[in-house]
Amino acid sequence: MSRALAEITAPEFDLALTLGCGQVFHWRRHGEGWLGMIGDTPCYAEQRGHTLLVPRGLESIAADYFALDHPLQKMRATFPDDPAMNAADEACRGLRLVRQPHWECIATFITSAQKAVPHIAQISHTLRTRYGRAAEWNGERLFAYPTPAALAALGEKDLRACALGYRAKNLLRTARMIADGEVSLEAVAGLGDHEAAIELQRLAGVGPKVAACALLFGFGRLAAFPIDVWIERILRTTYFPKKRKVTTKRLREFSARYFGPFGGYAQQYLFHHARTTTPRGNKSK
DNA sequence: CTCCAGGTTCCGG
DNA sequence: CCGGAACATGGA
Repeated sequence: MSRALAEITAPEFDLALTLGCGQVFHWRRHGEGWLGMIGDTPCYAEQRGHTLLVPRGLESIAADYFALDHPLQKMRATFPDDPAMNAADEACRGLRLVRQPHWECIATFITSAQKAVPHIAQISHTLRTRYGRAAEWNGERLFAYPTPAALAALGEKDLRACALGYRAKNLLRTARMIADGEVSLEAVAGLGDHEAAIELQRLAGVGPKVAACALLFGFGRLAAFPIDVWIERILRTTYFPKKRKVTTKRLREFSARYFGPFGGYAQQYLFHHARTTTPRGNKSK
């Protein structure tokens, strides 16, 4: 029999949606639930209606990770009232933005550049199993995301062998910058949104989009609005129909204003809805 | 074979 | 500030 599980109350929550929407990449299905790591702690999670089952002792850690304290109802009420947003909102009930550890969040998104979600998951898995600390839950082997020091000690060739492609150099350089204390993620956590974004972009392979993902998924900045190819397509076709020459700068300014204080949530809902309703990037002009 | 994927960086206008 | 090109890899 498995170790004892404890129940947490989890209203307005969809575990499968939350773990499968492309914000975090290492959880895998296991039995009736999911198996993954919360930082260095192995965790099993299973949803039964409005309750969440997690290993006894991990109740508060899991509740925090899955952001069960986010007032989803109130946050959704701040979304703009337009057809595209409403459709996405309807399709993403219970999707919560989890609180990822700073380092693994920024690192995985550095490796996400120009990669499909399944590829990102594959890269994450390879890095974890080769260079991460091993852990175990009920006989199941799990691996933490490799530390900055662990990656900093490698060569670019080692990372390229993990199918990172040209992203290998960026991840390695960034791991070394963090390991050497050239950039402090703890310090970033104390900065305002804009200053934090600027600071993160000092890291190799971190531009506006990856910085926004890290701020949103790792630093709890729920207004951060990552603009990737999917979102850009939605913005252009839905909010700037048949307009030529809409610069990315213009899109950023519009998004920051239009989607409000929880724009990051709106963004993730739009992203997931688009990705699950248009199997392959059709430009549906 | 071609196209595209949760981009960033560098380089000329 | 803006538009292009290069950069790896794998699935459709």
